[in-house]
Amino acid sequence: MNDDIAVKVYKALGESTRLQIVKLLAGQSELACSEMANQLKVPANSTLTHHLKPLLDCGLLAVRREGTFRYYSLQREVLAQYAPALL
Amino acid sequence: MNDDIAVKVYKALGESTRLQIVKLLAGQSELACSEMANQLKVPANSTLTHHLKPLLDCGLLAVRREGTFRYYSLQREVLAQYAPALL
DNA sequence: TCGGTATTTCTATAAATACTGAAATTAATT
DNA sequence: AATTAATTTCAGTATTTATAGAAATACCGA
Repeated sequence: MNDDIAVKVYKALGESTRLQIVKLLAGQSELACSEMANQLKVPANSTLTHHLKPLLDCGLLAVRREGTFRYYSLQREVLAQYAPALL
Repeated sequence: MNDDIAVKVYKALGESTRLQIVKLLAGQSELACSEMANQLKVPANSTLTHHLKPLLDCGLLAVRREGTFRYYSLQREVLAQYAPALL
């Protein structure tokens, strides 16, 4: 277990908007930024992008581009390792 | 799963000194503040007390008094629920 | 009760994180 | 090339969190 990564993962999960993002993605295969914004009732703006960054940086999310969209998906193995209760 | 508690737990784990405290306590039954300070090489006790607070507040630690000492112990069931990898 | 030890609270400062409007980027469409 | 849409980056402010010295509190033994 790499402590630096663990700290990053738990820091990423320790904020309510980001925890909601993870739980939302646990129930679907992938979501674009605007779709997340709808479901989370967060204005579809830079705040969401800011929250996605730590989730991406710690390996909890992956992103795929398709046209102007970016689809985010959960890296379930990573979540399973650090916080299986969220799956 | 209560999201507010989960956020508190993960926030508490998402800082390196606090993660070290948890891992230290995972290997022992209980430790006093001064013993932790030695093992973690944290200079000021007040910093340690400050870090113990979120760990206590989210239910990850319990404390027992004995004379001038306070012995902290891990609440393993709570950790098992949210972050079993740390046990 | 006095002195010593363990720990916490107070206080201040520094550093990190969160939020958001506006501008910039990127790609599809016409 | 111009238009439109999705998303990110920039820039500034606000809020939260971390650190640590000094003072305060709590307890024990003499």
